[in-house]
Amino acid sequence: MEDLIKILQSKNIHPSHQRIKILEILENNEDHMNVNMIYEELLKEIPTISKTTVYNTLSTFAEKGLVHCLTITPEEMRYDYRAKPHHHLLCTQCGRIIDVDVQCPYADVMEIDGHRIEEIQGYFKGTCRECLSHDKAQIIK
Amino acid sequence: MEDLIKILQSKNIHPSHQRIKILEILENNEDHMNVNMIYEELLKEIPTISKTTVYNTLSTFAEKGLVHCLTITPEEMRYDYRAKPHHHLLCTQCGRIIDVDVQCPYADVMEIDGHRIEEIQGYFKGTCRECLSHDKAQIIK
DNA sequence: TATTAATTTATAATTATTATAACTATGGAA
DNA sequence: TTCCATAGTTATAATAATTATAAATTAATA
Repeated sequence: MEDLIKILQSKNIHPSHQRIKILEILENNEDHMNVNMIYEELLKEIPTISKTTVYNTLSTFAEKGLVHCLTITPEEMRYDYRAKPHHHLLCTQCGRIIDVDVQCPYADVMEIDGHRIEEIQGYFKGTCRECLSHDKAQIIK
Repeated sequence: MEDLIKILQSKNIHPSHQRIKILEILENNEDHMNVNMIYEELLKEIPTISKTTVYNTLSTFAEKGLVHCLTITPEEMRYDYRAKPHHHLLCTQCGRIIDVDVQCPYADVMEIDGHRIEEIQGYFKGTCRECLSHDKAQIIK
């Protein structure tokens, strides 16, 4: 709790009750939640929470660099709360978004072809390890 | 025209008038159009075209591998019509999506951490060359 | 305390996309 | 040719994520 407040303050975000709770959810839950997932979690603790607040807060968090916005699913924005930059795999079978810790040769590149690079996102699409092994089990059956 | 029909047929897509025209637009216009851009272009030639047809056609094209779907802009899907795989830069200043032909070390990787990889998309965000030089010109003024 | 600013909420508006069903064109089979 | 099945197109409505707006609440400050 104290930690969460400190994190917010270190990013110049005023630690309101709602913002603390949202940060807590990001810390405790699996990564890559969308607004609705966060909203549903929040309802358990703040039944009066408004979805607009979730949107506002996440956009503040993104501006201040506390979360990263992922557009890997076409439907809606996903939010990534993890310090170290990494890439992502979308499993087209189960829909999960999985961290992929491949080393990226452009991770520290500031410039390509004269363009200034501020962010890199690598999106892989395919079938995750778990789905593959289920598939194999199916075939054997 | 004949060529367009052959392209569609080679992908097992029945070459209807609308589909030929949509493919023509993809060939002649700058890459990375969204549905609306394609729809507006189409209206000039087929005033009765329906936006649903554009959606249907593009999703068919994507299924058959004739276009690639980009989610680099959070608002809407962009369609990439180009043979060679490549990555993209979104300029946060002018909004353009620019092809980035960096060589990707994972281009031919079929598997990472046990996951099967079928597609890779690299999204860079930053400021494009042109915007940077405009900025510089501004400062000098 | 009074006042101002920041934050949250409720609500409506916007917009991309999908679903549905009717309509049209096409290509055989009778 | 006529009938029928199918694919393709269109018009329309529905869905859902996001943003805009304004009112209400909370916190901060003089």
